[in-house]
Amino acid sequence: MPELPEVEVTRLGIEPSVIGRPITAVVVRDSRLRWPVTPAVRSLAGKVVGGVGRRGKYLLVDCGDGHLIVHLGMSGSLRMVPAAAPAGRHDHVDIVFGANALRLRDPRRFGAVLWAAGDVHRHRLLAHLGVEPLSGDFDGRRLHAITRGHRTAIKNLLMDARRIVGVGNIYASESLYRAGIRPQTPADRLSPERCARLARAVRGVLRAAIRAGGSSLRDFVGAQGEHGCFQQAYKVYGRAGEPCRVCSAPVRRIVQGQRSTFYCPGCQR
DNA sequence: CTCGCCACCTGGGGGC
DNA sequence: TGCCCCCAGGTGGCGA
Repeated sequence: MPELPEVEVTRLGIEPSVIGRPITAVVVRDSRLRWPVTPAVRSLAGKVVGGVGRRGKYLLVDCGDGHLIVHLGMSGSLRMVPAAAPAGRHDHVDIVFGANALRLRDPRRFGAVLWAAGDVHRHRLLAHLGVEPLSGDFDGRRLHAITRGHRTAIKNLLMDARRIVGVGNIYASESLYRAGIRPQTPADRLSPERCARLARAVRGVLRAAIRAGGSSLRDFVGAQGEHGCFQQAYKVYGRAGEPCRVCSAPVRRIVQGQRSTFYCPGCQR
């Protein structure tokens, strides 16, 4: 999926076109997402959207008396399209606003569309989530506290949503490169200074990716169908064997927690 | 608690 | 063309 920047770019893209507008219909072509799309989602017509929020990689469409929770999984995109535009094979759900519709396309069907009545932050999928890396609550001191007592590799901890949300496989590698830290380093061995550098790196990488409009990963497209250009800016992700742009050492690929990790053996210690 | 691993699903690319 | 294998953005849930 889309990691935090892609979700945020989607949020920024769709909010202006749905805020204050009534949902006129919900079309579910295939309810077999990560969890079945329930009847409650199908009966949202008439509710007015108050705004679109985000918690980690979850989009939260405020419908007044509840929220539509949308997750893009690994391959999802949410775009505003003409409601009459023919739906493709993987266009599973439309939230219709008159002549236009928010269309969820998700080839792998790891995404989700759920209805949450009441306090959305108490929802079982959100209640356990960790700190927002772009919020004022996240800095070196906080990261240092989070890492204490965890001997797991720092890369795995960065991707653990119970501690820090939004940092996925790509930006975890990129952040560690920017901070000059080896991904295998046990989390609780990082000094306060290195935690400060890493926290700055995480925020910087996520911000840069949002500014660039998200990454152009395979089928990721933003809310208006545009492709982001951050992929060109990858320093290590997907560059195994290619020279580091700074020191020319070949970028290495290793596997951590069954996911690929990329790092520069020269720049990261 | 923490940790490592699995599963869910489809499609694209490379090698033969 | 076809087949087979590997790889891919996430994350809840399981057992150790």
